Amino acid sequence: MPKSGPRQPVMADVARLAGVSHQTVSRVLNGSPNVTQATRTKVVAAIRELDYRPNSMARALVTRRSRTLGVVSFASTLYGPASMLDGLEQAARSAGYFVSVASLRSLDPRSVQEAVDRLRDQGVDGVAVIAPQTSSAGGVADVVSPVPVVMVGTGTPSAIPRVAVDNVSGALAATRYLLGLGHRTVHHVAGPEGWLESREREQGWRRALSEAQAEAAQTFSGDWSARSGYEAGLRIAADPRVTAAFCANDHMALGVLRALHEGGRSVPADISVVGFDHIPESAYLVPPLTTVRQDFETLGRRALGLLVEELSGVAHSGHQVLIAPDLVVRSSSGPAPARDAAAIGRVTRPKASAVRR
Amino acid sequence: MPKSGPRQPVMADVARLAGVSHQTVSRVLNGSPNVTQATRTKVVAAIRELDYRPNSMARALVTRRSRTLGVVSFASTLYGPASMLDGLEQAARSAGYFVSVASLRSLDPRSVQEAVDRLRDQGVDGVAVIAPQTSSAGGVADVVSPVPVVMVGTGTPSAIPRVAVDNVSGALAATRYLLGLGHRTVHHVAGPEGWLESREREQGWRRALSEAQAEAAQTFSGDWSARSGYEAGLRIAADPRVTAAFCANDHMALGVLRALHEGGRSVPADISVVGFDHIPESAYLVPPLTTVRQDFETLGRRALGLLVEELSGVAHSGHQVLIAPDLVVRSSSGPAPARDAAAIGRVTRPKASAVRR
DNA sequence: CCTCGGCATGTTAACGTGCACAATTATTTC
DNA sequence: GAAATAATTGTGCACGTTAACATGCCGAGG
Repeated sequence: MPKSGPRQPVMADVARLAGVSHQTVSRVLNGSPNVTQATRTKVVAAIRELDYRPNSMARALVTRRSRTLGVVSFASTLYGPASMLDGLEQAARSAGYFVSVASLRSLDPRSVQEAVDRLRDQGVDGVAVIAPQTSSAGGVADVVSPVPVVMVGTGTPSAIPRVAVDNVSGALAATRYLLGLGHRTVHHVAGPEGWLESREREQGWRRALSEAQAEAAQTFSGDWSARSGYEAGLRIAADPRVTAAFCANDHMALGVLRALHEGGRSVPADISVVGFDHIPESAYLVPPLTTVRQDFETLGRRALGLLVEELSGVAHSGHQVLIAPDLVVRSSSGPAPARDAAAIGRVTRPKASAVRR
Repeated sequence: MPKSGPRQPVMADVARLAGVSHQTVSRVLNGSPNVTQATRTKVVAAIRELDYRPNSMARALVTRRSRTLGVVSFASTLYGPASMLDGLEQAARSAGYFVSVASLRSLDPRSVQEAVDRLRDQGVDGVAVIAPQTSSAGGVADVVSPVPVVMVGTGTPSAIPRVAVDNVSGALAATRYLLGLGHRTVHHVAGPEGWLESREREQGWRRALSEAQAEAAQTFSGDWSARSGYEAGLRIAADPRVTAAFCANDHMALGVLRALHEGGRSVPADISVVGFDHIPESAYLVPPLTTVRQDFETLGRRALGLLVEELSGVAHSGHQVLIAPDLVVRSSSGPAPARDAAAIGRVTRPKASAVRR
């Protein structure tokens, strides 16, 4: 417990010790070129001796830059959001920024606006929003903010810059892959309404079905949780026509796997299951889960890049970055069951292009 | 034609509009009792009209309080740390604090110190460290900081206040429960060395064995990942003497389940498996996992309480809070196999006290 | 020889707020 | 009714930093 002993040294203390003016100390700290090597050395020595740390509040007050970025996140205990936050923090640190978080409990636009305002009150230079846009209410799209805002992970194309995983192409790849295995059609366990991820993944799935002129298949709707996947899985297990299921995330796929197991349906012999997210444990489910992998690290890095670019004055409104996910094939998916023998003949299982881990 | 738009309003602007001095505005903002209702109304009206927001930097500069707390976190994509961060953020917000994060890539004391320094440079009022203490190197114990520090989630009793889950009692309960089911002994899949959670959970397991005078059993060591659990599981499956395994976290338990399934060992008929963490999907594994649940929300709340108390001047050094976890019984655990029939006779399955969800 | 220009350094003035104290006004007391 | 007292409001100043401008120094060029 530090007593209220000698107060923290300030710039003037350093200046006095080094025998210069406080402004010279400031110049050294900010790397001004117009400082003699000799005085620079003296100043650095004084700084080290006193263990001087610049006061970031005072600096922020005068420069009007806090070097702090705000991150608004939703459901941050989920794998995806947590990974994005982590990626963002890594990138921010190496760019010399601090990161301040504000998590939301609810998705309505009002609470998003509140979170942004809260961060703004704290004086952040920019805000990254890791939150799905509610398709109905507009969500982040019309957040007003005096500081730059970028959306991370998802979001509709809009005036707000964004870095997003290409959910459509991921879902497209997963569904095409299943159709390529000879399945007549692919059923879908969708995410909750209001999440853009849900909509986009469903959209990719639909596109794959229609381009292959496959039968329209039923959609089950969940809320991302293993529980909801389980419930969808019970209904899938009861429907003998289902041979392939594409789930909007891995946790729901996990629940589906469990329900199929209970229902006596074998995976992949009877039903193929594919997830989305590539959570770390997906490789160790029973059976190991075929899924779509997203690179959250580059996501964070790109988002930060956009934000920094934005607040460097380069007002690139409407800049959009899409990051393509890739399919990781494991043993939860395989050829369509034998009764669909006609189809199996024309199957080419994409072994070479698949990543197995 | 204002080239750079109208700048943010400041206190003086509000004062001018309301016809008072800036100090009166300040008083209204800080809820000083010595302000007439009439002038208070005028000031509030002016604030709303201008949409005035106090500048937190200026305020922090003069009060020497930033109303920001730093959180140092490690492996924040894991369920436990992510939940603690979330709990902490919730609590901080409702107490009027901002939260700034600094995540670590490595566990060595130097990088912990770096993270704390980084937050300190930013001007946080206090720091919460969500990081396991490396048993060998001392870890957080000897972090020096001019601001209050609390440890969250774990940590050895020390001069630094801490709020922790009682890992020992959780492991003790889990192991006692398995022994009570008639298992001669319980094997353990431990977490990585250097994590205090690992050590404490192992310690609770050992205590339960010794108090029941059970046979000493082998320990397998993992790194929290499903992969490492899988590897331990392969060895467990190969050893016919194992009838019960207590895993130091749910993800490793997940890997163990998978390995047992592959190895043709049935759960719980042949082997009972118990995890630790109560991750959301634990209820939907095959079979549903018996596990130890921790309440991260109260953890965060208590940690914040301690921190706030600390920086209110109440210098309660050495304050320690332990939060007891509870056992959630599901179908991955059951009576010892029949060949251990002698034991089964004296089993009393603790149905009443168990929570099933 | 004087001046001009570039460079190194010092001096002063903000940035926007809270605190200590002074000034003013309202209220009580004898 | 006047003085003492309390309540309310206003006036500088300080917080620690950077920006803008001023100063002094040294060598080059006319």
